[in-house]
Amino acid sequence: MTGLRAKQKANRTERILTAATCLFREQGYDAVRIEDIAEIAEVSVGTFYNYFQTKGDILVAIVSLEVEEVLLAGAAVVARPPATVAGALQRLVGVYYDHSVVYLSKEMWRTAMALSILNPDTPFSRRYSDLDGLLRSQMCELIAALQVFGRARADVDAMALGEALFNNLNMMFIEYVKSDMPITTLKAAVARQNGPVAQLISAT
Amino acid sequence: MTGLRAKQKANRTERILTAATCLFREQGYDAVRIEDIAEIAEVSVGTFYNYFQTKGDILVAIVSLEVEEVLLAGAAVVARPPATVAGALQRLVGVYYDHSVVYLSKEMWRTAMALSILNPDTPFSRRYSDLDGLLRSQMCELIAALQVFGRARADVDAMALGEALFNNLNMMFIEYVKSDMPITTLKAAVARQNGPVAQLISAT
DNA sequence: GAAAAATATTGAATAGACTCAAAATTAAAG
DNA sequence: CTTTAATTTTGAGTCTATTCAATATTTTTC
Repeated sequence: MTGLRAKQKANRTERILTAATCLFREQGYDAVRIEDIAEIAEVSVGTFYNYFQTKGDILVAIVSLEVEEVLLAGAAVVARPPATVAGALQRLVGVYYDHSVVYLSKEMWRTAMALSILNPDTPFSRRYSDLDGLLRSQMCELIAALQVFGRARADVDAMALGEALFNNLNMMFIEYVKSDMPITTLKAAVARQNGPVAQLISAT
Repeated sequence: MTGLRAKQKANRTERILTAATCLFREQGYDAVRIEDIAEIAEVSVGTFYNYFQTKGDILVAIVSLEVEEVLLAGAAVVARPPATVAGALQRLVGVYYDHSVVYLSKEMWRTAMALSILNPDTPFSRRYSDLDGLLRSQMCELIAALQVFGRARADVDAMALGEALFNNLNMMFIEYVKSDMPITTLKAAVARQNGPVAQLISAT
């Protein structure tokens, strides 16, 4: 038997997460008070803090769930990459960006990113950083796949290049959530930045 | 005559900035209370808030002063770049990183970066972002200079590549301040990431 | 099944960033 | 030099994230 405690714990975690997700979407992160989340989740403020270390922690938890989706969508691209280097890069970048903005507002992204920088040692920040690492690896895999398919020169360090490409797209995403830039502009900017690299590593 | 008011204002700004800088260095950002800064600067809490919008604002102001130094140091490298592409990149990267860690702790950097993401519209966050833009331009200039000196292929978009390279080193700096990585590891990682690009764009 | 131990919940109390209406200071007008 | 207007300063008060000692619940022991 799972034990009553374990069941109740799972149930409460669920309720808190759901309440927070709704409230953050409706009112934005800052406008929501822990008291509000606790009330809707039908727990006390103290209990909230038994489940999440800080207010930021729960946001990072929500965002992490989202990043997991992005990771899955990315895997599909890596499995069947478009034929050209530039096309493949842009496809992966596009998938990342498109999935990232479906459920989460720019404010939520800003807050989550800021908090993962501010408190890197909180458990959910770690999870977020780990997911970022997986996305970075995915980009490396894409380069490696392009090499295997003979689309990209085999004499470049796929790892090193993948990391650099990912760091660029990630930094540009930060710029995007900081500004009122539309997503089309973001994609165009990254395409332009990737251009030289794509051209240089394309198989001759 | 400048007017008494203007003089007092400048004087108070100075006092607040000095007090905050000292306290942040001694005790770390979080441990310092506005009350403490106000007391040492010999103003009231209310006055502090007349000069800076938030606690974060004053940190970003301090960090911005630092970034200005970094920018100056970078200009020297761009003026006389090392002979190889890889060497020139690594020199600029090294200057950026070395200068960045002289006066500011990782905690201060984390806080400043987090706040500039969180509240991009606060005046000092804007200043910080602008300075970041100038650093980015500097990297583009370096690539362009290497092309002029015949060290780098002329047929690559220096702007696009410079932006990507800068975004990578900037993202890596974030990783660095988030972790307990030593600065040598940071430099080595960036050197490795820049490797493929440096090799590909080196003049044949 | 009762007592003891372990684990969780609770909400009142704390702390510190930030506000704002009254008081004080400086500048301008006469 | 007074009076009036424009700015600034001030610090007590507000708001909320977070803590923690008391209380309650679940599990384990016998």
